[in-house]
Amino acid sequence: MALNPTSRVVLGMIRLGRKTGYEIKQLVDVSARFFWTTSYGQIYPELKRLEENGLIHGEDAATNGRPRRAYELTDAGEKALDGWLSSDEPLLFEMRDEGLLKLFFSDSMSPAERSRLIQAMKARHDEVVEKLSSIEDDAREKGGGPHDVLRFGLAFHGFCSDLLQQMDSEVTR
Amino acid sequence: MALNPTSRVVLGMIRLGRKTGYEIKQLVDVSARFFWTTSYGQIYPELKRLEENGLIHGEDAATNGRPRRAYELTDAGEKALDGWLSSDEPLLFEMRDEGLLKLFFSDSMSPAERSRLIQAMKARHDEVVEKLSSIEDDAREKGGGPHDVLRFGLAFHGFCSDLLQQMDSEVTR
DNA sequence: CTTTGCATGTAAACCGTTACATGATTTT
DNA sequence: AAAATCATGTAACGGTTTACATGCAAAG
Repeated sequence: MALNPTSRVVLGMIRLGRKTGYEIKQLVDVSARFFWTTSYGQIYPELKRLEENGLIHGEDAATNGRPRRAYELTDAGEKALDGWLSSDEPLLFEMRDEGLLKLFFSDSMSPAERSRLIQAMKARHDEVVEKLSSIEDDAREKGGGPHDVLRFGLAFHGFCSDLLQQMDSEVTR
Repeated sequence: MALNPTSRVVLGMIRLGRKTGYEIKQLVDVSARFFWTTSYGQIYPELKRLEENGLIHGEDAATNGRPRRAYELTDAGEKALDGWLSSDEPLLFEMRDEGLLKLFFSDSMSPAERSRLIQAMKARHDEVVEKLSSIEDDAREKGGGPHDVLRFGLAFHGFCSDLLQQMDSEVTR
């Protein structure tokens, strides 16, 4: 069975502990959001596909009267996940930044407009820094990969924010 | 007429000077690649759509016997581009980094495997730095938005490279 | 009792890449 | 003469988001 990017996130998140589709989505949104996204429209069909192919196994895990289905990795699922983790295929890296695109075409803007754009870009990075900061204590306790990635995100968005601040002061200077 | 992300790149690139579809693609690949991509499969249909809607105007610009069609902005096109540039809609920002995804799930890896992953991630950023460096002299002369964006990319990918180097030394320590 | 959150799912629309087809010109 | 580059385009495929539909539980 061929793994697509969504399969990988789903398998990885499930290995961190038995999870429902809903929980996977929450986890991605909270801890992986700055470098990965998913939607229910991908997760639920993918869970079905992974179970049909024997990589995960779902069980009824209703709380009170509320229906829930929680999934665990099978041995085949563990193998598939480890296979991807240790594979040498080139690592997908994509960035799409409409702010930089505007800046690229900004020669027709006044300094004030340009400064506004740069500040708006900076604000987005600051938001991410805040969000990541708010979960840092929790992540530090748990440590491991998720914490390393969080530190990366914090440094990365902090750097972008500073860089943009500096660009702005050059513009308004 | 509603502008999608591709319309914006196309309009912006054409404002930098009369361009063919082929030239737009080259320009994006060379100067915008680290924060934006496009393919012929998007560009050519988009050029048709923009011309049908009166935002650009194409003319035959054959060199020798080779057929070419070069486009310029119409007044409506200039307006549409400026409208987008000065709009306040939230700026799309997306990042997809399979390296960080692997790192997130890397708790089952040995230090050596982890180091290999981090080095592979670093290598990708170094490649971008090299590519951007190779066009810096040219961009500096022209200045403006494209040069600002290039400097941003250089700083950004250089920072990622350094950060990963540091993470690696923590792992192998 | 109303809103927010938990929980699962589907369908349509949209976006984007890849692969293919074609052919001329320039460089090696 | 062959290979690389210029040049335009389409079709198929795959991935992703958005909107919709449904319903119960907890919190205000």
